[in-house]
Amino acid sequence: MPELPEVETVKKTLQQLILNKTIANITITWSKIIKHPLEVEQFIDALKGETFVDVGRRGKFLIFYTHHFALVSHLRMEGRYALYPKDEPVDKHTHVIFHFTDGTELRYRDVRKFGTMHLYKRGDEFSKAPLADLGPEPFSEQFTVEYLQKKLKQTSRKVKPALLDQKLLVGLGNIYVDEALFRAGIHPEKLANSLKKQEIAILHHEIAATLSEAVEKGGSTIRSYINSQGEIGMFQLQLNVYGRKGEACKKCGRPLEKITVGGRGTHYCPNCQKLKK
DNA sequence: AGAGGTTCTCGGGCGC
DNA sequence: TGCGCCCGAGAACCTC
Repeated sequence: MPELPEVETVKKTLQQLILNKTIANITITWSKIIKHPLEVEQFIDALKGETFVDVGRRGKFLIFYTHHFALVSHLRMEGRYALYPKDEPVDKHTHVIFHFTDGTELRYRDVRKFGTMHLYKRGDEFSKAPLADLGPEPFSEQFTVEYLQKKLKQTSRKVKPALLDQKLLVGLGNIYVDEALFRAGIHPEKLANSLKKQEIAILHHEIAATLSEAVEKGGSTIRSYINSQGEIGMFQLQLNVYGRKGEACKKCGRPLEKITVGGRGTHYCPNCQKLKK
């Protein structure tokens, strides 16, 4: 469920909740979430006695740091972290529990079980899957108009699937890519390599602007997203197209449409985002 | 009943 | 032909 703004918000709330807590033990009830090391026992043994000293983010991935390890976690569609007292009843969709020495627990809940965790020695995490080969952060110096232009020019895909590719750029998901394309006035099915430099410059700006405004609002809560302190996001109130099929376009007043692009539900304004012009 | 905020794997097609 | 890359489809799972 989360894209960059939601993951950034979860990161900030987790920092409030778990820093300086020491892991006494770990319970894992759905081992397929643990992708590395393959043996769940090794994962547990490595982290026993470790203390969380920082929480970071790379794209849509959370990174939990201890003194010796980096735990890379992806929430995929429905993953959530929250802190509980140990006597609180455990929900049936909770699959990983970090038991702390102070009597609290960090629980990972994931209805669809799509989420992943990779544990590496600190320093190794960026050269191994899943963090190796990721594209630039949207707020970084590497994400320039020239970079975006170069990458879009060298692919034959439609612009929306291209922008969802985390190797091109990290952070955009199905909500924010639709929003950014609307704000840039670009049809999601336009071929990436057909975009004009001027269009790409606007798109570049709107990607960064959309994501940073959403971070400020704590992300978007559409159906299930909450941060690790149980709070919902507020950016959904400012969405222009996502989830607004049939409603009036905020620019031109005509009804918004929903189509499928690259297998994903796609919201856009047929009047403001034309395929050819 | 089918879609849902994600990404990995697989197989076909294309170019060298 | 063979290899590698790129692309799209399907799969992973559960709820409503």
